[in-house]
Amino acid sequence: MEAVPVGAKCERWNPTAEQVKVLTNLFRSGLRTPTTHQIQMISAHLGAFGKIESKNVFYWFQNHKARERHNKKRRRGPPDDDDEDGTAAGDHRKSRTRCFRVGCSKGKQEVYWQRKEVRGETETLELFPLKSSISEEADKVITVRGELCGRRALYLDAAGRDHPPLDLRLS
Amino acid sequence: MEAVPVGAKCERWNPTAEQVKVLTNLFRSGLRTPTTHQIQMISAHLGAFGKIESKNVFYWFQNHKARERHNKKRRRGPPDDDDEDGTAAGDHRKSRTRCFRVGCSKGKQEVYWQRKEVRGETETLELFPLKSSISEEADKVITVRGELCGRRALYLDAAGRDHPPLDLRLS
DNA sequence: GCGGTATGAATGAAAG
DNA sequence: CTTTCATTCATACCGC
Repeated sequence: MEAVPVGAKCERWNPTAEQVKVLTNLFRSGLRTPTTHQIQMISAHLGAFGKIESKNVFYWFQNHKARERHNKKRRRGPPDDDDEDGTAAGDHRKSRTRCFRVGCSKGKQEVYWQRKEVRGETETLELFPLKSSISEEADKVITVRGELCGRRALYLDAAGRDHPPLDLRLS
Repeated sequence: MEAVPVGAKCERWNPTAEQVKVLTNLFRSGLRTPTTHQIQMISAHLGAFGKIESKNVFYWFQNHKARERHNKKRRRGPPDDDDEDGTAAGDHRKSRTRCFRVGCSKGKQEVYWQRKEVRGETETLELFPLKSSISEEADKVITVRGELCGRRALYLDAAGRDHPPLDLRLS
């Protein structure tokens, strides 16, 4: 079973199911940024389930909050629902670039990431000759230019055989 | 042989040769941490080769970068793992509103926080029924009330099986 | 069929 | 708080 303490190593804190449950419940109850005292109490309480330090609690809330914040992207539908890419269609006027969500069906994954382009500089570089060994695609030079260019719809159908040059702009 | 997506399972993303090639080229071109937009574009582009999600691209870069770095680290042959860092964590208990932090990244370090409760208001709410699936703990309602209450010592021994209700006061 | 190996995914820890 | 790093976990794939 899962009884195997996978994280046998004493290094990284490996929360037990109970600890996670408690933390989760606390979080769901609205606790976002516990105070020092709260952290200490929670930590002490959770200590009954296993080794734990206050900093673990602190980090847990930070991570959970951050990840949850971006997970609200889309509903956690079945894996069948291929792409979620909801950000693309809409007009984003947020100053920060953020996003993401998760998606498998197995139940526990929260992926989040966001990377904001910090530089206005734009460096254009040519990239990899995209050669498809399957369809024997002719060599194509793809220009990688970071930062949204949105000039053309880069979205291709899964069945699409033709792939327009990836246009990215390295920021 | 590999002409077909071996991993027919919808489980883990199984990148095709083309996808890997594109990603690799992008990486080799200097792309380390793609922005959200870049990820989306790449993902969309790679979608032409097969099912793929943005998070796959995200993870790919994360892993690739980490792996590359890890391999580089393998330079020294001798088991020179004696890293005695006498970092005396300076205990700066500033009366800041909040904080923590420590010293180095490698090795043990102390994390301090001091968060000030900014509101005098106290909202009491009941929290999660603490149920231990392992020890079959009876349902317990824990009252979460932020802000130090310190009425009782919540500190439990690691061996302690009994955990008093967490008493917190949400501020 | 079972091992090891490569790598996708998850998350704790920490830096910015 | 946001973003990245590092470590670990899980799984596909390959060889025996």
